[in-house]
Amino acid sequence: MAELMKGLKRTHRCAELTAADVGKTVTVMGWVQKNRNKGGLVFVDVRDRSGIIQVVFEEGKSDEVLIEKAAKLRAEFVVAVVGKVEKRSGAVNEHLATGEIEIIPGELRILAESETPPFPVEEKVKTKEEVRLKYRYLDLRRPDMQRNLMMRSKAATLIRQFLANEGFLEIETPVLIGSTPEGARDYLVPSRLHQGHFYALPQSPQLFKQLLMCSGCDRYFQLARCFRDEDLRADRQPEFTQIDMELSFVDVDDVIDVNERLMKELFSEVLGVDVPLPIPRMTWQEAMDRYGSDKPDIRFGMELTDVTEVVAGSEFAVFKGAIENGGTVRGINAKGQGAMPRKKIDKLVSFAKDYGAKGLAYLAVQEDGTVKSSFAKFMTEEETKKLMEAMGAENGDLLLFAADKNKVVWAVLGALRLELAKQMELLDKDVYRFLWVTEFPLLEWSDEENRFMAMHHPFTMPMEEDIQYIDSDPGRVRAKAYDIVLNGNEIGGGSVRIFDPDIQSKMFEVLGFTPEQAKEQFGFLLTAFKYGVPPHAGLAYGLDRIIMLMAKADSIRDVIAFPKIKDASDLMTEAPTPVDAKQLEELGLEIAVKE
RNA sequence: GGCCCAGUGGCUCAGUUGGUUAGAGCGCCGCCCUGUCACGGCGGAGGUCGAGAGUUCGAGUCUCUUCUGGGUCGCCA
Repeated sequence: MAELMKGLKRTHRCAELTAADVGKTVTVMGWVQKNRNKGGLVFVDVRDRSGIIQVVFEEGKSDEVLIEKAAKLRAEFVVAVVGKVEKRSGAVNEHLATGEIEIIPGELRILAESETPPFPVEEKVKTKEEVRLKYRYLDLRRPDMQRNLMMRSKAATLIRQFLANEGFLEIETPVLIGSTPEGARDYLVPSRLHQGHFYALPQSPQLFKQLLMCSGCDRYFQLARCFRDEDLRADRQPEFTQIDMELSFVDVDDVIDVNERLMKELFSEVLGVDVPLPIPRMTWQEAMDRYGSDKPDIRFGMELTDVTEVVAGSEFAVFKGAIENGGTVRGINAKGQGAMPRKKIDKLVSFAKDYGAKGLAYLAVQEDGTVKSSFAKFMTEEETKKLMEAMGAENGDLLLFAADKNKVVWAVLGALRLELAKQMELLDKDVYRFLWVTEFPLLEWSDEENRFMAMHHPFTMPMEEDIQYIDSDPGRVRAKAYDIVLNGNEIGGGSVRIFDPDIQSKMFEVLGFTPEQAKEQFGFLLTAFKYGVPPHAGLAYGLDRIIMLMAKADSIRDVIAFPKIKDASDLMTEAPTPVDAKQLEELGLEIAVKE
């Protein structure tokens, strides 16, 4: 039934046609969006990635056989239409880019028929993601998904052009590499030729890009596929794409400079959004103190206030206990939320508990100035007044306090601040606020491992003025590490790398590596450093996250053509799948089935 | 591993305190229609209410288990 394309050549995409093409004979090819049969007069909308064009089959103007054929067209049939572009004789459709024109066909070929699709191929589809992902190729035909893919492609092209102009070389690094146990869980690939040995898929090209600096490449970049075998989130996929870069003979400011200009160019060209430079910078400490987060969303205020001093004398056991245990008391002021019903406040309390809080103290200032509070009864009037003053409380405000170790207080209030902003509709997706967060701690204590762990990775350079504390007070050492944050999302991060062998051995020592372990895992890098390593620094972006924000999508899956679902499987291909016994045998593997 | 949300024709949903034969819109099929573009008119088909067990005279509705998908905490150097 399907006809051949033979002898036809597409001249235009559907929506590339304009009134300027009136009178031309054109050939378009695409999918049938809609067939409106008036009886003897058939309107067919043909769609391709550019948009829609209307084709009109009319008695007298088109052959009768052609009209009969057109009447048989169903949604998602693939057709080729040869015809003449004309001004519409009927009403203009103002909702359509091609609304002034239509094609009067001389030839119609059905290149492929289609079964009725399981869900409509149209813009604002409400279909469950489960169904969309099973038929992803159909889902991707929808205009909003096409726009996302086109935006992603445009962004990738611009990034390549920009970095090439800045003297970066695009270099590919291997995907089959050795496993390194620090960091995220690796995806492993068994080796056939070395049974019992495994490759790992890269979590990032970190070591290779540093080696490329040793190779004299000077400036490297790559749109690199990375893999992490960790649980998924709305903004986390097991395989994702980094814009990965590394530069020689630079320090923090040089990396920031080129990347600020990259972001400015990208947002200007793709979205028409101006990113004012310089992008503001904030130290990690300031970010935590003001926002309770190392990736603050600075589109709105509601900053944290440290009221430890203010409540220090109070008899409220929760505050008192937290302070005695070396913690702090901090609060946020949700402006105008003082009338929040008790039920809703209770929900915030349980929300806070998810983040490790033992509770959440609140104080709601009513419009008449009276106070409803979970703890005011434990404080004197004077103390309450001082606390409200410190929080800048006005009538109608809701104050929320967490009292605990700093880490918990930050996590709770940081999350609460975002949750309230969501409820109060303070988050405007059209606004893009960038921020550099700098001077991260070099090390982070791990209770689980009972040792310090690298907050970034073991090759991150400490700040010169803090190196003196590396033995006496490792937690105090700040790193030459920086993250770039957009609207509360970490979209990239990087650091200046250690290139001094003494500092590197010191770092391994602090992390609890024996010299032998360090050599075993990173020997090739350490050896490379013996032969003339340039000072270098780098940064890597999560491309998918950037595109998600640019596309104003709620999930990273909406900007990845073929994403995985929550359990890391693929609903369409059903990967991962079992393999047959022969494959396992060749690899020297046996499956131990878990009960 | 924990917590939360959802699952009813192809799609999106409604379904009351448990009570006749489970409804709607879109889509689909047939017939009609010469300016539609959310086309219109008439007629029609299509449902193990995710699955299993339980309570009950009676379960889409209540209970438990389980499956599927989503969000999130942990995790993600």
